[in-house]
Amino acid sequence: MPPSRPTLKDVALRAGVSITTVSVVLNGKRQGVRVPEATRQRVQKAAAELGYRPNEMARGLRRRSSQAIGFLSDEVTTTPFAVAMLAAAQTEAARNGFLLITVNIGRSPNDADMERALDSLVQHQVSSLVVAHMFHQEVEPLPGLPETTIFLNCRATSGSFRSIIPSETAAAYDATRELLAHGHTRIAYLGDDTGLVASSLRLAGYRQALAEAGIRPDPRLRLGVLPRVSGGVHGGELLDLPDDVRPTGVFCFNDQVAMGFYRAARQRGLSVPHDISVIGFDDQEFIASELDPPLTTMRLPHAEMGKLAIQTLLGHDTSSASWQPNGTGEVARLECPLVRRASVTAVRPVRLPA
Amino acid sequence: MPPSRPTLKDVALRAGVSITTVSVVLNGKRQGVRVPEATRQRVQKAAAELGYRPNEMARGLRRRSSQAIGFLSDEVTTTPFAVAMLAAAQTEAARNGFLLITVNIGRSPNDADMERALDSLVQHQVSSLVVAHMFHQEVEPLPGLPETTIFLNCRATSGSFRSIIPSETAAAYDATRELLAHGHTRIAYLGDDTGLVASSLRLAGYRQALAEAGIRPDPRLRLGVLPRVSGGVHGGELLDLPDDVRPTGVFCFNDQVAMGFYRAARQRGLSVPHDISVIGFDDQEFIASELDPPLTTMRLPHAEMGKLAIQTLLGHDTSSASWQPNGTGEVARLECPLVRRASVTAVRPVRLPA
DNA sequence: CTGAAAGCGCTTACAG
DNA sequence: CTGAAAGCGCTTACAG
Repeated sequence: MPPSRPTLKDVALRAGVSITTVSVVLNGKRQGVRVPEATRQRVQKAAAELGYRPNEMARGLRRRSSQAIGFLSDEVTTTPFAVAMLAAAQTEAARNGFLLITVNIGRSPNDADMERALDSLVQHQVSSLVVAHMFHQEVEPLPGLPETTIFLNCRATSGSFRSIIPSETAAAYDATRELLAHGHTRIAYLGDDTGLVASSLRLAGYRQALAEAGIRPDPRLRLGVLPRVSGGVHGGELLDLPDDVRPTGVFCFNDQVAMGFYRAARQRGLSVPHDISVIGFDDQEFIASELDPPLTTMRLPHAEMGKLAIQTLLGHDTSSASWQPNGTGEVARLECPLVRRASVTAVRPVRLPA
Repeated sequence: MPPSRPTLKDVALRAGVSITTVSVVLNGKRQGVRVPEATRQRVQKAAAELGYRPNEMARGLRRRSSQAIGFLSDEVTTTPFAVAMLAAAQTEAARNGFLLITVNIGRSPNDADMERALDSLVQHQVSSLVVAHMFHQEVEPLPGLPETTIFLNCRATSGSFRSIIPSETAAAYDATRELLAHGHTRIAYLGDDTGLVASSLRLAGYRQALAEAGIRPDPRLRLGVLPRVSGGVHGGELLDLPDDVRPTGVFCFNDQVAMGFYRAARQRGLSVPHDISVIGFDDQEFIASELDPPLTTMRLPHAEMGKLAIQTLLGHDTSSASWQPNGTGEVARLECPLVRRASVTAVRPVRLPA
């Protein structure tokens, strides 16, 4: 860094006032008492000429809190997936004069890891924290977390914290309705079988949509698979069902599963969407839009979530997020928009037996 | 944060010594002069009992530098691609007691953006900086950057900075050799046509390998396309070349292009690798390993690069990176390992005319 | 309206 | 071997 930056003292000297005045003017403080416009101008001019920037360490020391926000995450920064949360949070923080300090706590953080990460953040006097997770999950807040901590892409299971998560059930409902709207009635759910929170939440939405449409869910049309490409390939067995039960539309747990399912269809000589409509989840970059045909899917609102986290932390008006009670805390569920592409089409008339 | 954390004074009081002594003991300083073991023990015990953590703001103010490293990046945190650099840098920083402050400067940062980002970092007294870019590129360093700044995934075009980049030419050479080793002689390069630095560097490696094998590069076998899936699909026209010039192996600029090329081959009823061998570049997560067949590709050493950046900044021994001169600075080119999967196979005997 | 002074929690000459 | 004191650059009662 440039050897020595100008300080308040330098500005004061140049403007011919005390450092108190400089501080007051530059911070727009001292409410009620007016500093004469002339003085104000002089100070501002001097500061500008010197290129003065406050030393945040000194400021932080004095105020006992820094203009920094701690962003504690599991592998969110490692796996190229939910990074949009991080990016959006960083951008929103910057817009408000805050810096983001990111701390990665590994894939399956134990309490000690968390503790250590928290420690270093506390040492830096971060004013507040966001705890982010890669995959939507439920977490038991670590003791000692400040009440203002925001849980991002995870729901705190105790305490009076605010959590921000995707609106999974509503999204699954919408996805299923999209298939319904195209005339499909035999709709499969290619879910996750690893116990992810999102899985059961989405299942509920799927069922609700079916129920409202007066369709009895067929258990043969529900498969739990690994939430990866291989799982989707495996899910291809849905296609081997007898004609009268075989689904005409499949709602996949995520885009990777959908990618695998495409392959399974292709291997059977079937075409998406003509023989089978497919809808995914995540709108994962480099995948959903690049599949052939491009995949209709539910977009996970990662960016919006990251932004909301910072706005909430900073005390902005976030009432539009319609917070709902979550124990003694609150939770905001953000909408996952339907991204229509080319993998869903109107159901084909049933083939008559030959 | 917990209302008030213990300070040096609290520890001193409890240990019955001065704060000077506490500071000295806890920092392991005062070289030469020995603090008696008994005193040392007492201090350490008191600190532990109180759960003392130094206030980094105070420390930073005093020392005129904080235990934080600024990570300035373009969209590295936005696009889920080179995040491994960020993650590895963060982890390595943490291992050394440093925090990473990430600042995103947008897709095409102008000088003002950079200036502003830099400013906020300077205000926080970051001890040093890494300037990271999403795609390997050449950058003109902003004036006023500390000499210790590390350029990550980009090469500084002036100044005495250290830059860390992938070894593009060597990797392309290796990729081409892999095809050569499988008996291919008609090897195409499906390059990028948007002027990326990596493109010309890789072209050089491709040419060198061919030259060493005594093969005259056929200009019809070199195509420049968009470095995306669509570009790869477009590259399928290589497959329409007459039998005697049509390539039997294709080196693709990146995995996305390879993904598109797979599709082009499939559309023509051709199979990878039986009819055409394909090698990619990047080893992009969710793509390379998930393609059918899984793609042989060159892995971009993002994690190693991020780690090296921090180690270099911290003055660790990085001589194994074999730095080379770069103007008045230095550059480390990191090896891109070949990841063998299933898209390259021995060339088929030439089909005889019917 | 404005400034002198205290103090945030440290580190580091310096003196004893 | 150990401690008193100065000072890093600010903010904020408080006094004038």
